[in-house]
Formats: sequence, structure tokens, C-alpha cells
Amino acid sequence: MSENMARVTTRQLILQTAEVHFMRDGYKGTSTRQIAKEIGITQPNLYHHFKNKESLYIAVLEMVASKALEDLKSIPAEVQLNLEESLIKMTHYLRKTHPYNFSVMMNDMKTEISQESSLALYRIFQKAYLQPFADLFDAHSDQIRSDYDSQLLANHFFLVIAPYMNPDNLSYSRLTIEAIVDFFLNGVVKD
Amino acid sequence: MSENMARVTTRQLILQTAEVHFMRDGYKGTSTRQIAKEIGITQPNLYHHFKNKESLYIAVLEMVASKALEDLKSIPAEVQLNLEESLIKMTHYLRKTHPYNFSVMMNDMKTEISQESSLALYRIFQKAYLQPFADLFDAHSDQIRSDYDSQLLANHFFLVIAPYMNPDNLSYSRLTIEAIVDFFLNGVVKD
DNA sequence: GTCTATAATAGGATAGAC
DNA sequence: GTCTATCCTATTATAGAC
Repeated sequence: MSENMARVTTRQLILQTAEVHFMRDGYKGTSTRQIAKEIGITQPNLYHHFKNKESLYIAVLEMVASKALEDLKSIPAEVQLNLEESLIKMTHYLRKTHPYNFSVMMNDMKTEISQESSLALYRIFQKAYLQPFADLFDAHSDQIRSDYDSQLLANHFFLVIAPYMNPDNLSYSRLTIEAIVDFFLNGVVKD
Repeated sequence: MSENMARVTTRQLILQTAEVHFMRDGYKGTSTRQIAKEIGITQPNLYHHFKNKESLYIAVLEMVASKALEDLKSIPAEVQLNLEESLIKMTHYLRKTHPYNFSVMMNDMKTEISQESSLALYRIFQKAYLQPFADLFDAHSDQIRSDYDSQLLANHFFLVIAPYMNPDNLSYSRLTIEAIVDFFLNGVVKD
């Protein structure tokens, strides 16, 4: 019962606020003081809910990944979409609901946290963000050049779209998601 | 005459060491103390040669960009290479001589330094790293789909290869440069 | 569960002697 | 041009009262 209460706990508030900061400013760029101040608690109070900064970071990434997994997996099944439509829809979903700095996030996962946690997080990350794309490529393997496996393709696709997910990054390039997917599928060379 | 002396000045030592640290660990991840320690000078001494950390960072990026510009520009002209061969050679050159964390670098350029410097650096960066690719696309525009201009294509190409330039990043994906260029040009869909 | 107080550290930067 | 000494600030983290 108490689990289903609508009341937002301090722990949840911390997680929500930390998500915004970590995903936008990275691990080093985020301070526990700032998070605490923003939600109106003292900084030491944060250490009652989380062991330290790293465990808070991990909790945020686990939360974010579980949301991504649930939603990304359901998109191709939702309606009958072809490969290109699915990629476009999934990428749009990512940019709308996860407008993160994935480049920074992938870097932080490797450099800012302990090695064991780093490996565990990478698996969670892979399952949440990469597997849905790998599954999609598998489902349409008849249309895809057979030289490379779906995991590698998913990995590459994610690296390609990652810099476009960050809203702060729009200054660089103004390719639409449709164009990015088109280039990924068909290349830039004339037929 | 004194400019051409083989003796390595302290200023040059600082620049060389700072390059390694900034490009691998990013702006925040690099400390002036560490740089000084590594070359056997005191940290305050560094402030005799550079106004502050930011101006050192800018000097490093200017140095790095001028090297890139010189070499990248010369590759397509060097021998008569077609589009694919040029892209492969230029990308190999980049990974060999600039094995940097470009994602972190691009992020630092926008977030860690003053706005004026940021804009100036972005122009230098664009001229050094993007223009050679844009020129190449222009030179082979007959083979390229005409929907997008060469600047946009160069930008996109650089974003695609950037995560593969960082040697620490190899764990993720093991696509070869040849495969990356092939995918970029021809896409992943069967003919 | 939240607070105050404070420790411990690290980092950028300056003053001033040599 | 390089050093020692030192300041200032920001940050993570802990101790212990309420």
C-alpha cells in the first residue's frame, strides 16, 4: 500500500533531480550540493538516501535504462512498421524522452565509476538501449547486408544517433532524424 | 634563429603534456598540478607561461587543429584517390595522429570555456577537421545524393567517426574504418 | 529522516623572493 | 623564469544532535 502512495518521497525527488543534472552535465559536472539545494534539502541529507555520489549515479542510470527498455521494446510491435519507420519512431522517442548527452554518459560510465559498477552498468545500458535496435535488425535481416551482425549494427546505429539526442548539440548539425536514418540505411552515395 | 633552436622550451613541454591530458581526460578531468608535476616544474610556474587554465586549453586546441588542417588537406591531393579511398585514408590518419576523445572535446568546447572563445574555437575546429571533408565531398559531388550540402555531410561524417577515434573506446564496437566508411557511403541495406 | 557543524581534499590562482 | 608559501573556493563525505 505505502508503495503505491502518490506522495513523492525525498529519495524520488533526489533521483529525478539528479537525472537531469547527471545526464546534462555529466558526473563531474554535477554536484551533490546543487541537487540538494534545488529540492530544498541539505546536502548531507542526501547521504541518508544514497551511500555516496557514485551509488546515486548508478541508481539514476538504472532508473533511466529501465524506462528506455520498456518503451523502446514496445514500439516495433505496437503497430506494423517497416524497418525505416521503426528506426525513425524509436529515435524520435529517444530524443523526446531521453534528451541526454549520451556521449558524456558513455564516457562517465567508463571513467568516473568503479570498474565492477562500470561493467554492470554497461550491460544494463546495452540491454536497454542497444538490444531493441539489435532485435529490430534481426527482424528485418532479409533487407540488411549480411556482412555484420545485428549487435554490431545496433551499436553503430546508436553511436550515429547519440550526438543528435542532446538538445544542446543542435548548433552543430541540423540533420533531421528522418535524414539520419535514411543515410544510415541507404548511404550518401547516389544509386 | 632562436625560434629554430632544437631546445624544447618549458612552454612547449607544457603544451605537449597538456595536449595528452586535455584530449584524453577532458577539461575538468585535467589539473594544472598534474601537468606541472609530470614535466618537473611547479604548478605556479605554469601561470608564467599561460594566463590561466582556459588559455592553456585554447592554445592546445589551436596547436592540435593547425596540425590536423595541414595534414588532412594534403591527403586527397597527394595521390589520385577516389572518394572512398580518400575517406579511409583521412580517417586512418586522424585515428593515428589524433587518437582523441572528440566527443569530450566537442563538449568541453561548448561548456567549459567562455562563450567568445568557444565560438572562435569552433571556427578553428571546423576549418581544421570539417572543411577537408567538405572539400572532398564537393570534389566528388557527382557521386553524392544532392539533397544535402557538403558542410552538413562533413559534419555528419565527423560525428559518425568521432567515437571510433578514441582508442579507449574500442571496447564498444569493433567496426573497422573501412566498414564505417562503407556504411557511410552505401548504407546497411542490401541493393 | 533531517538538520548543523565540520572534516578532508583538491583544484585554480596570486604574491613575492630569488 | 622558477620557486615557496599561501589563499580561496568548491566539493565529497562524516559525526552527532534533534
